[in-house]
Amino acid sequence: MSPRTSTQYEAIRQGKRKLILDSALELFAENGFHATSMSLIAKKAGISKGLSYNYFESKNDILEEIIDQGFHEIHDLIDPTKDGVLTEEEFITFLEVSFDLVKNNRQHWKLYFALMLQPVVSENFATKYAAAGEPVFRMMYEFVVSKGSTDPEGDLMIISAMIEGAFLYVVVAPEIFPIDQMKVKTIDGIFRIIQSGYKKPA
Amino acid sequence: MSPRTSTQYEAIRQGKRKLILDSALELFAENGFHATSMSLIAKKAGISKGLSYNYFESKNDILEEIIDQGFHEIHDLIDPTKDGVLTEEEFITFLEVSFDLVKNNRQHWKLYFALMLQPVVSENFATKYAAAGEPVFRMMYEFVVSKGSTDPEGDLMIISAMIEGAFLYVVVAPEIFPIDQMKVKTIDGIFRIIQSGYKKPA
Amino acid sequence: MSPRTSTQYEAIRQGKRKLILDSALELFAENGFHATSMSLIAKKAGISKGLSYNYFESKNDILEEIIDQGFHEIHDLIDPTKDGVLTEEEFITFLEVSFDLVKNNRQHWKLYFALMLQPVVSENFATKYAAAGEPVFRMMYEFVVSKGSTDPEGDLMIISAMIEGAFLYVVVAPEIFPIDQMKVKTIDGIFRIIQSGYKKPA
Amino acid sequence: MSPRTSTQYEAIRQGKRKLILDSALELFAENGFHATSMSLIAKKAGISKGLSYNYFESKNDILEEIIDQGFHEIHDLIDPTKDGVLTEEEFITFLEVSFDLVKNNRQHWKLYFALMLQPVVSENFATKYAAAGEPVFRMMYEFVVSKGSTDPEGDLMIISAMIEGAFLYVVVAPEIFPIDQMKVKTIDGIFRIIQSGYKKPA
DNA sequence: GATGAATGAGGATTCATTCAT
DNA sequence: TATGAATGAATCCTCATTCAT
Repeated sequence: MSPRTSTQYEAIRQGKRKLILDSALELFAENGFHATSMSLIAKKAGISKGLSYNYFESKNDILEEIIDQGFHEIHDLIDPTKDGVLTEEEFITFLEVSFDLVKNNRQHWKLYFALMLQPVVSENFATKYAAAGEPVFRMMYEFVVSKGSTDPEGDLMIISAMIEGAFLYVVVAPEIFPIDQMKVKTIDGIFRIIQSGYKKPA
Repeated sequence: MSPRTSTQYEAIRQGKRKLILDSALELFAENGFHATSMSLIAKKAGISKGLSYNYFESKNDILEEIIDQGFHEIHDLIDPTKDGVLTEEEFITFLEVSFDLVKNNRQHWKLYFALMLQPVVSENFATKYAAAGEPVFRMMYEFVVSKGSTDPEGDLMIISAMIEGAFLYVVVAPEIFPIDQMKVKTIDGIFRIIQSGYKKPA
Repeated sequence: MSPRTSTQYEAIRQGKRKLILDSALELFAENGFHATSMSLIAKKAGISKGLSYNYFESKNDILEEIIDQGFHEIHDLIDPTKDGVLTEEEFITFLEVSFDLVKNNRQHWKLYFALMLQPVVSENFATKYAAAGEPVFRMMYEFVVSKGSTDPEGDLMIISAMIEGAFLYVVVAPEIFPIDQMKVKTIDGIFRIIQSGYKKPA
Repeated sequence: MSPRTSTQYEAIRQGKRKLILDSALELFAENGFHATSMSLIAKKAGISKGLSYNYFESKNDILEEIIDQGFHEIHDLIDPTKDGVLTEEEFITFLEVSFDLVKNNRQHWKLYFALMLQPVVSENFATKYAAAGEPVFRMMYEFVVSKGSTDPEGDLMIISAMIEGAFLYVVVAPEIFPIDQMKVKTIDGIFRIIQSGYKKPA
């Protein structure tokens, strides 16, 4: 028989890659990076241990790929916001999309929180995290300024904390903190902060 | 020399125990439970590997003890709040003490966040966490109700998120989010939430 | 297009075989048998891993083939010498040809030295080596006898050692021991040995 | 019970270290570095796999240690020869001691020959080898010069080759090339080289 | 003939835990 | 109480070899 075409091979590869990444993400998120063995990832993906190494150089490589994947998704969200100041509506949309992102990628976010706490696991996590977060902080800063904040740094802090805390809660205990409810309440909360003690810009 | 009294021996034992627990906490918090070896804990504590097993049954046992210790501290904070409704002043004090607790036990908190994300590591963490958190939530609930909240559940969510997020930030990146500043801003933020959209109770 | 004749197919097969053998030889010689993977051999030969097994049963099979190939070459050199005693000129020619053989097959020789040291790798190496070496030793023995050696065994030993050592040096460190210079000096040395302490045969 | 004294521990450690090194040397020499597994080394040493890592950081570390050990022994031999020109008697003694060294450390030498052929295995082997060999070459050079050699470089080459070849033979096939006989014949051969075609220095 | 995905056994290494002293 | 040698299971990773296409 003739061998498969390279397109066929590519399809197989992409399929298996995704399979491995998905299995790994779920296990990393649930049990942590160190507690997850390559055997387990392979078993969950329904392949042999050895094959995993046909697709990824190392367990760490899998982690890095997952992180990249996640940051790519975040980047797609952030990108449109990059230039200019957001209108109130745009800001709300941004928050809603963010919550939806968490909702649809709970495991990614669980993993990110874990990595944030133990950045040692991934060398470049901290760097990437900072790079990804910076435009968001800047955008929010400009928004509160545009709304007449008299203490933009302080307001940024509490708003950020509120968002981060909300994300953490919905990721860790979605049954207690249902994400859709959290979304509404958090957005509401942010605007209550903004409306309190702000001066209308002249 | 006279032989030591059993009280002296007990004091020595307690000292060693604390030494081991402190070393382990620092390492667990910094590198994670799985990435921390018993050898390293023993070396950091300045004792032999074997001796550690004289004080603790297993590595997991050390973790459980650390968790217990931490919840005990939290309990001491919470306990006085258990009966009756807090005055505004008492509530502020509670928040300030809480932030100070985090400030003085950054590693404990880092570890708690990590465990919250991967409860698999400690079997009874989730149970204890819920048990410890419940009175706090109840107390805060009653406080916002007493302040005339029209949506106490919703307000509780955003206030909790704000506190949790603030704790997470100061624990993970204290150089970017200095705890004392965070404390002031967060308490301020909580009251801005409470003051907005509340009806004065009749 | 007309289908290829079976002769053409055979030529292609032989070409591929040689490609694989050459690649393997270079890698075995440079990095050793165990440190060389089939993947690497295939990649160097520009074919797929699977195809290698179409030409050779196993990695060991490749090694055996390389060894055979090498002994075949040596055999061609030795063969003409098999009957009768060599003249001085013939002996010199033999030595020169031998050195040229090493010069043109450095990798083969490097591999042979390695195998000589670790005969475990190839089951039949020792047997073949002895078989190939025997006529050479015999021929040299007869030559020194014909030159009037009073201690042919002893002379054979030091001459053999000189040659073996020269080969080893030019194979391992050709930049320090340039082969052409070594050739001249070694042949010169052999005759200085022969001329010293020999009795002219009556 | 009280623990062993540190002297007792040290004795245990030294004994085990030697046991491991000896086992490893024998296996490396016989089967090669790559073909020797840590399991096998441990089994031969009569200990568990894990314990080996209590004494050596890695398999490579064991190899390096063996190499160091060997070079140390060579160094002890070479050292006294470092200053001044050797008398004939001293030179003979040097050669005899060298042969005895090989005789008593056949496995070390087998390993060295193998490493010489595949220096990739040990990073610093080539460096150390060159460093250890240099004074020997220099000493021999000065000796042949002192004996009136008209071509010291050339003579050094053939003498070195003779010695190296003799060592190789006795290491690889001691039953065919008995070392004591080789020693006598080689030393004899060297002097026959020196005496042939030398001019008596004026 | 030709490909590369897939397997699984084996190998280096780590580490919680035990044990003789 | 205290030590660190010792164990063995578990883990990451490699690689010869097979197989569907």
